[in-house]
Amino acid sequence: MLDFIKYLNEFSQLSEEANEDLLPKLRTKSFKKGQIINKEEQVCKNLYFIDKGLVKHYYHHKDRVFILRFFSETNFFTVLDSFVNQTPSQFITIALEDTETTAIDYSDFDELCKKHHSFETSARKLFTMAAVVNLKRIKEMFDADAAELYKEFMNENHHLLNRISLGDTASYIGISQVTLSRIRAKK
Amino acid sequence: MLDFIKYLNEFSQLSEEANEDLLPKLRTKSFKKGQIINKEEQVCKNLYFIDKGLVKHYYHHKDRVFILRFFSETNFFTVLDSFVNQTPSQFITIALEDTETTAIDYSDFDELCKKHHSFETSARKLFTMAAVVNLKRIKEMFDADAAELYKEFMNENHHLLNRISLGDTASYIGISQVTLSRIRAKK
DNA sequence: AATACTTTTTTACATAGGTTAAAAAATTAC
DNA sequence: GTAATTTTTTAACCTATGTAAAAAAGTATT
Repeated sequence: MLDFIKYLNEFSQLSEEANEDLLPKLRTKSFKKGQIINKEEQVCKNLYFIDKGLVKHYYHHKDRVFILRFFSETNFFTVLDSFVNQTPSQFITIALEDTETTAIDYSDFDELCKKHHSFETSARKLFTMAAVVNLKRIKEMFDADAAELYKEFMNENHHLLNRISLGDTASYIGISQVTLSRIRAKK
Repeated sequence: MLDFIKYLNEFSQLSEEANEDLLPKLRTKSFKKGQIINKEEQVCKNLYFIDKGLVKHYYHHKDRVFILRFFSETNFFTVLDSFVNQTPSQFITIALEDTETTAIDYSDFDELCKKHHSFETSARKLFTMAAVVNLKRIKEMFDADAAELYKEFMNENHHLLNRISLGDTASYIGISQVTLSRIRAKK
């Protein structure tokens, strides 16, 4: 709960009043390993901060699974389009480990944005960062072949390597697990 | 110039003072067909609104060209990460047609965000939309094969079809032009 | 330790899409 | 309207990666 506030203040310093208004809106939400945090077709009502644990954000398409992102400790996550537009999600969010989060409800988030300029600023920077991260992912998907993507994934997620299965890693890269096995065999 | 203001107000209504402060910061910038708007390694100093024309946002990698997006009339564009962090761009922006834009400088943009809560709100919504659009592109790239991507591209950009070459279309989809020709031949 | 379950690798085969080169078609310039 | 240039298509060949099924390795449970 305090970490949520700390990290939001790191995007841009919140005013004292904004911080005071924020705290009572926060709720602790815990999820068991394997538990679905947000289903397909369900509107994502919360912005989450992970205090502990790991989640994956994915969807099914033609019998295959694609993982958009993993989120772990000290990161915010939500189902972006579903949260900001309050529309049904195309994606599924599931806990890969027992996970503890600090969450804020959409209407509270929206209200704080309206009430406090400094909160709005942090929100802007938070979502801008999300846009930049997504752009980076598009570029990576374009210009790297599967072997490079795996290498990059390992570099950027070395702290998560023993927590994420090879099957999930393959789904993140966008290849079959067989292909990932072949890539690993070549080294 | 007035369209820039109109479209920014559509994200979220700006206060009267914000609108008044915004107008004198806007500059008209015109580019000839083929002219580079922002080079690689160059910091993108402006947020642009296209009054007329068409630009592509791309990069080179291993002798291939990848187009991240096309931008045309009544759309904002910038080199996202370069603009928001004022760091060198990895991408190139070039005019595909004679293009007229209304532009605002980063420092003016930043100042208006700080000064006017309502401007900050519009900025948040603008960048949030960019994040959602990028997420959608990631999903498309994952779950659609080249033929589907081409079909989707045509559906979503029918107004641009005769303005974008097949070579550029292929670079947007992430395939070679030869492959695109094959796809077209099959229909 | 033996059984069951899950994860990862291996093999065989099929297909999508890359590369290169050349031809054909369309567009632009003079 | 002919030549020059650019764009698009076609063909031949090759590689990466998909699918399916089986084997192997690893983990958990009693």
